[in-house]
This record gives sequence, structure tokens and C-alpha cells, in this order.
Amino acid sequence: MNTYSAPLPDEKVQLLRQRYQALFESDLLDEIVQVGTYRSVPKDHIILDIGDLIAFMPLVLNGSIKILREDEHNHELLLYYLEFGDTCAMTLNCCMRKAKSQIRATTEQDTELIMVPVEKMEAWVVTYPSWRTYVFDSYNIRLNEMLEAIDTLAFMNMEERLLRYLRDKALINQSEQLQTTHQEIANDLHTSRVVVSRILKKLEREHKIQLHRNMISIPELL
Amino acid sequence: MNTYSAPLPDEKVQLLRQRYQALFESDLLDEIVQVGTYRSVPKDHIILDIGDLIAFMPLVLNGSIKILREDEHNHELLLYYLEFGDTCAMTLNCCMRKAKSQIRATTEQDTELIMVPVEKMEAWVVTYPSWRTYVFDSYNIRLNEMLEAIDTLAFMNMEERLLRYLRDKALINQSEQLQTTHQEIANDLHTSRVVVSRILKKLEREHKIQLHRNMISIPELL
DNA sequence: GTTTTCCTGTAACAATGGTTACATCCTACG
DNA sequence: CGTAGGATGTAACCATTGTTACAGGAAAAC
Repeated sequence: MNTYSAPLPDEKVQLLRQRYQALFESDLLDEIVQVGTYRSVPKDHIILDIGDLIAFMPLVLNGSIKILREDEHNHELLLYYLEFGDTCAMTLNCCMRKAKSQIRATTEQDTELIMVPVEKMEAWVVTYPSWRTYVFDSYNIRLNEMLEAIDTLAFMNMEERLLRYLRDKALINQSEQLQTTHQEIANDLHTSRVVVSRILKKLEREHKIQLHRNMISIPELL
Repeated sequence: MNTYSAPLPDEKVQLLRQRYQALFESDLLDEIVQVGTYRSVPKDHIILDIGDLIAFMPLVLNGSIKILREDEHNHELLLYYLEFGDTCAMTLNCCMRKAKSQIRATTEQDTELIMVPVEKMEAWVVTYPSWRTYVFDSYNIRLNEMLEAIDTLAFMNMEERLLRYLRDKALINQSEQLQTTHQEIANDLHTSRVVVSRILKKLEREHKIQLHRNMISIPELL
């Protein structure tokens, strides 16, 4: 699977209609089909990087996306995930004011997107009540997720943050077997590999998780 | 000065028009005058608490407001300030879905507000382009401020956080003499008084600030 | 004026998390 | 099979932040 972008092929139109008919009125779906393009991105690729100008807002069809923040020394921090039904409020952000992206978006899994040109966004807010609701809901959900990220950083210690991370990752990947390394976890949590290994080992001794090479199993946590 | 709420008195209509005529078209200002109520809140009062249901969104005329998050053990964390021209995106949040407030809002200074019933918000987004711009800009500014709060927590140490806090507080109060105690600072930064005193003393030894009882002077920082 | 309360300074110590260093082990690839 | 590179385990140590305790001083209350 390679990164791929094109006008909407018929089978993806079907997929869009099927997944979004509950959210959007059919006139709006028709418009999205008219102006949207299809994009397919394999796991672990960057969709949007810090500093990029944004011309499209994404609607997620399949897969999931990690939204990351980065400091001046290229250390990352996971903010939240996007999945089916979500769009990126930070994208909304940039669209409206032609600003640059403040965040990085990478694929957590193979992911299919519909890209909508940003000019449509504001127009549709006036025209389509369902789009208005969707945009406002997206902002609200994202604000709440940012609040959760802040709670996590301000009020929780590393063990609690790690447990929450494992749970979230299991939910987004719909599996209690997490394919990842200690180093990747350390990057997402903005800490060091040694710290992650130390805490993971403690959790294993407490029978909360099982550790394997490139995989962590968390049956007890869900 | 006591907390006070009433239909818009004439002189406050003048104030509203003067302060917001650059942002809103005059038809919209007329509507705000029709449906808005005036509220005056003295320094250090709670305007909105966690769990409150929200019926109004505030437009700030004068003064400034602190937005705080709280953990399960009543420890606070300052998220950002609101001042003239701002409204509360977390309020927008709650309005739209009749949810409860996730944050606490307290006055940093004596503050005057116009309260707009939340039902108007969505209607005006369709009717008034200037309101639409204002609402989206508010969301975007708030999202960026949440991002900054996250950066601060994830990437900065306590000394840097404290310096930034002092600067922000001086700017919002338009004074390099900050009327506050070490304990209040500790509450806003979610740390302990001893830690704040220790770092403040260090900054004073480095001639970056001067310490007094109930007051900190920061001429060098602005 | 005296008492009480609040604010600040500081020492000593604990706890958490970050760093360095190194050993071991697994797997991919010649 | 043998080696190289990546992943993990662990010890020892350091730095930062949080906690407890207490003393002295200023302001407010009486």
C-alpha cells in the first residue's frame, strides 16, 4: 500500500455514503463527492507536518491518525487520536486563517481519507445544518481531548500516564496485543526508553500486562 | 462593587458599541443590545464553576478572567486568561450540547460582561458573517492557548513555567507590580508554595525580580 | 499594645523521573 | 552458521520537584 491521492473512485463514494449518511444530509454528501478527493496513506506515514500550509480538511473513512506536538528539540508528545467520523480541529484552525499547522499528523494504521478543500468549510456551515453541527462538535470534542491531555500531564504520574496510553492504544487498534517498542512509547509520552521499560516491568510483575519483543499484551486492562 | 446583573443600561450600550464596533456589524450589535444582559463581577469571584450548566455566553467588556482546570482533589491549574474581545470557547462548547462546564472561570480583576443567551449563538453563525468569524476565531485562539498550556506542562521546567506565568500576569494586569502571594502562584501552577518561594528567591538573587510582601516586581521581564 | 493570622525563608529529606552505561537476547540477513 | 543491529533489562547515579517542619516578620484583629 502506497500513499495515493485521486478523485473519488466509485467504491469509495459508496464507502463515504455508508459511513457518513448518519451524520450528513444527502445534498451535502453529493457536494462532498463532487469536490472531495480520495487519499490512502499506509501506517506510520506523515499526513501533515508542523509548518505545513493546509488546503484540505480530512474526513476519516478507515484507519486512525495520531496527532502529535513537538518541542524545539524535536521531542514529540501524543495529543490524541482521530478515527472514523473525526476531522481535525487543528486543521479547521489553520484553514480559516491560512495559518500553518501547529501539529503533526501521522497514521497509526493504514488509513483512508476524503480531503475536502478548505474554502467549502465556511460556506457549508451556512448552508448545511448537519455540517454546522459536525464542525462545532469536532471543535468541542477536540477541546475536550486537549483538556484531557492537560489533565494527564498536570495531574498524573508516569505510571498512570503509561497505563492510560496502553488502554487508549488498545482501543484505537481494537486489540489487546499492542505492536510497539518501548522506544516508541517513550516518544509518544515524551519520556525516555529506560523509564518506560522500568515501569512496564513493574506492571508485568504486578500481572497487569505481559511483555514480549515488539509486543505488549494487556488483557487485564480492558 | 458587588456582583450585579441586569438588562443593558444605556451607558453600557455605549461601551459595548464602542468596544465591539470593529468586530461586529451594526445589525448584530443591535441584536446583542436587544437580548444581552449586563453583568458586573468584582475581582476574585467565580463566574462559572465546574459542573455548572450554561445558559449564556459572555462577551468581556472590561477586566479579565482566569480559566482554571481542577483535578479530583481540588488542585487547580491555570489554563489561560480572557480579556476584552474574548469569549469562552469552553462555554461555546457547553452551550451547543447542553453539557456541563469542564472548567472554572474566576475574575482576575473587576470585570464587566455582556451575557448573550446561547440559543442565539448558532442562529447568528448563519445570519452574521462577522459573528461566524468571531466564533471560529475564538475556537482557534482557545485551541492554540490549550496547545501552549500543553507545551508548558510537557516541555518546560518549573522555573520557565514560573517566569512565563509572571510575564503573562503582568501583561494581563498591565503592571509590573504583581499583587499576589506565593501560595496563589503555587495554586495556579499546580505546585507547592515552598517550590515557588525557592525559585522566586533564586530569581531575585539573579536580579530578575524583586520580592515584597504580597507583591512581586518584575521590571526586567517585560 | 498584644495577639493572632498570614506570608515568607530555609533546611532536610523523600520521591519521581531522567541519564549513562552495559549486558543480554532476538531476529534478519548474509 | 555467524554477525550486526535493534530491543529489552537493570544498576547506579543525578536532577528536579514535592513534603515536612519550623522560624521570623508583617499586617490585621482585638
